[in-house]
Amino acid sequence: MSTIDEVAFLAKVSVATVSRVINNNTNVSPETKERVLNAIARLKYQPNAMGALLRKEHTGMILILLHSVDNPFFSPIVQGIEYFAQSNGMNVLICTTYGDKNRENHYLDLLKSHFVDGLLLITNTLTCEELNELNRNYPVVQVVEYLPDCDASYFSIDFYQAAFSLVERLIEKGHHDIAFIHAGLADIVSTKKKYQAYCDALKKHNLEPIIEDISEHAFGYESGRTMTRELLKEHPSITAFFATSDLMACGILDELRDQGFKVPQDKSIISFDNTIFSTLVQPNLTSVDVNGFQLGYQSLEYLKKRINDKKFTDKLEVFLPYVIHERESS
Amino acid sequence: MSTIDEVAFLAKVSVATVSRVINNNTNVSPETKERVLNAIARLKYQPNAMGALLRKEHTGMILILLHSVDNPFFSPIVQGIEYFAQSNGMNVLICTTYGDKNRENHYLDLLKSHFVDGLLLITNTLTCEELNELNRNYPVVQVVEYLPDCDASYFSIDFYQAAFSLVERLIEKGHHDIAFIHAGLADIVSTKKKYQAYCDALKKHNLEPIIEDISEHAFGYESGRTMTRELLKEHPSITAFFATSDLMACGILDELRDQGFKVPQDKSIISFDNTIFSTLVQPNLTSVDVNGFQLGYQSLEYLKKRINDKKFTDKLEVFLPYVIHERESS
DNA sequence: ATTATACCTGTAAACGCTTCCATTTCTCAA
DNA sequence: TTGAGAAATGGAAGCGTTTACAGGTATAAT
Repeated sequence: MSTIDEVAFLAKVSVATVSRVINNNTNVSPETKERVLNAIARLKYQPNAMGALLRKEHTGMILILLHSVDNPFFSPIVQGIEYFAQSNGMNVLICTTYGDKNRENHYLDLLKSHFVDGLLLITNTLTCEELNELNRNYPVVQVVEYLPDCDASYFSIDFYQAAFSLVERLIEKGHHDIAFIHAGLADIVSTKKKYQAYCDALKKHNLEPIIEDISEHAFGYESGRTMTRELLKEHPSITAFFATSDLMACGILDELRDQGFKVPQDKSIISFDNTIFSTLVQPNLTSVDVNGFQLGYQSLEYLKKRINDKKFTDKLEVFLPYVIHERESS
Repeated sequence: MSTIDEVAFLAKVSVATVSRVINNNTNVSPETKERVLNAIARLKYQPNAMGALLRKEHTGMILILLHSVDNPFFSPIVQGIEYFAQSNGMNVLICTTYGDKNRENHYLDLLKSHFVDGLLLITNTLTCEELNELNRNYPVVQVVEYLPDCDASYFSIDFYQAAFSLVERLIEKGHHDIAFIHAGLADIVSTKKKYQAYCDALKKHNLEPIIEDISEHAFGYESGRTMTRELLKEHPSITAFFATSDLMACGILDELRDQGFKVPQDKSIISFDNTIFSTLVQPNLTSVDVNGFQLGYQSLEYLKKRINDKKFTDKLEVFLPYVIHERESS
C-alpha cells in the first residue's frame, strides 16, 4: 500500500498538493495535476479512508436498522433510501437485528463511535427513553414503524385511516363477521392503529370484533394459517378476514382453501403491504401499498438535513399518502 | 464529543492507560480502572472509531455486494454471513448494485480505501480480468455465482448435477417435450450450467431441447409468463417446464392456469431456489435448495482466513451439497 | 517601476487513537 | 540486604489524511 507521501515524493510536490488533486480542489495548475495523477497511477495509490475520515466531520455513511432482509415489504423502502444516498454521495449500511437487542446495541455503537453519520430505524427494540436519549445526541429518523410519543421524527402512513376505510368497504359489501388476523398487538404501532381502526369501524356499524387474544405469535404465513383455523372453529360465521400483512393473508388463503372455502365467494380477505405476494397467489389480494420508496427517500432526505445542521432538531411527524389496491380477494 | 485526552485528564492518568481500559487490556490496576471507568461515564465518552481504526490493520467490516435485497433467494445467504460475522466480531455492509457498474465501482472503493477488510461477491458485473486484479490485491470470495476461469475463490453448488438429475426424473416420468425457461444464458454461470445439464440430459435420451432464444430478458415472474406463452404457441406438445428460478416458475404456473391447464396433471414444473414462493403457490413447486445459509457462513469463514493471512491465497472451488424438494408441481 | 491581486504551492498542525518503549514501583527469593 | 522479575503507568511516536496559514511568483493596473 502506497501512501500520499510516496505519491508526493514521486510527483515532486507536497502532500497538500496531492490531497488537493485527490479532492478535485481548484488552485492546482494543470501541469502539476498531471504529474500527480501520473504518480497516483504509477503507484496504484488509493487514499486510505480512515486517514481522511479522521479529519472530516462526517463519514457519509448511514446506518439502516431493520429486522431482516427477507421481508419484501422492506425492499422498496431500502431502495428509496439507496436512491437518495446514491444521488447524494452517501453510503448505506444495512444491518439486520432479528429483533435481538444485543445485535441492535452492537450496531448502535457504529453510530456512537461516529462510524456512521446517522440512523434510519425501520424496526427497533428500543424503549422510548432509549430512543429519546439516542435522538438527543445523534441524527435519527424512524421509518414506517415508530414510537408515537417519542421525540424522534418519523415518516409513515396513516394506518388508522387506511384500515378504517378498508373495513368500512367490507361492511358496505354486507360483511358482518370480520376477523382480525395479526401478529401480536403489543408493540408495533402499525398493528395497533390497524386494530383500533378495525374496532372503531365495527363499532360505528354496531358490529363485534372477532379476534384471537394471542400472547406471542410469529409474523408470517404459518401464523396466518393457524389463527384462521382457530378462529373458524369458534366463529364459523366469519365471512371476511383483515390481515395485517399480506404474507399472513397468504396463510389465511391456504387455510381457507384446505377447508374447502372459495375466496371471494365464501370468504373475503383484505391485507396490508402490497408486496409481490399480493399478486402471486390466487386470487390476488386486496392490499394497502404504503409507497415504501417515497418513505425511504424522504426519510433519508430529512436525516441528511439533520446531519448537516445540528441545530435543526424539530420533530417531524410525516404521513405520506398510501394506495389501496382492490383486487379479487374482496 | 469528549476525547480520550479529556478522560485521561479527568481520571488523572495518561491516555495510554485509558486506551488500555477501553480495550480491556490487562496490566491496569483495579483502582485505576475504576477511576477511568468513572471518568468515561461522567463524560459520556465514546471512543471515535476513525481514530482507532487508523492505527489498526483491520476495520472488521465486510462488504457484501449483491444485486438487490428483494430476492428472497439471497436471504439465507446473507443470514449465514451475518451469523458468522456476529460470532466473530465482524460487521457486514450490504450493498446493492442493481447491476449498475457505477454503483459497483463506488462500493468497490470502500474495499480499495480499506474501509472494509474484504469482499463477498454474491452478484457482480465484473469481467474476469477486473476480478483477478481485485483478487490479487484484496480478499475476495464469490458466493453462489462465480466466474469459472477466474482466480477468485468461490462457494457454490453443483448446478449441473442438480439440473441433470431433475431433468432425468422428468424423463423417467415419461416427459418428452421439456421446455427451458430462463432469464438469458449469457452471463450467469448457474444458468449456463443448468442449460448445459438440461441439453445433455435430453441428448442422452435422444430428446430435443425446447428453448426460446432471447437476447435480453428480465428475471422474474413476468418473464416466466411471457416465455411460457411464446413457447406454447410454437410447441403445444410441451408437457414439462424447467424454470431457472422459482419466481419464474410462478409466472409459468399462472400462465398455464390462465390457459386452462392443470399442474401437474397436464403440465409439470421444476425449478430452483426453493424460496418461500415454492410453497406459497398452488400447487407447491418442486425446487432445488442451495442451502444458502451454509454457503454464506462458509464463504465468510474462508474470507476471514484470507484477511488474517495475506499469504493464504489458494484458490478454493467449493461445492456444497444441495437438496431437491420434490413437490406437487412435478 | 510599483503595487495590488490572483493563483499556486508548501509547511506543519491537527484529527483521536494505539502501542512500543522506558520508567517506576512492588514482590519475593536468595 | 540485594537483585531479579513482574506489574503498572506514562511519554511519545506514529497511523494517513486535510487544511489553515504563509510564502512565492506571475499578471495586471496604476
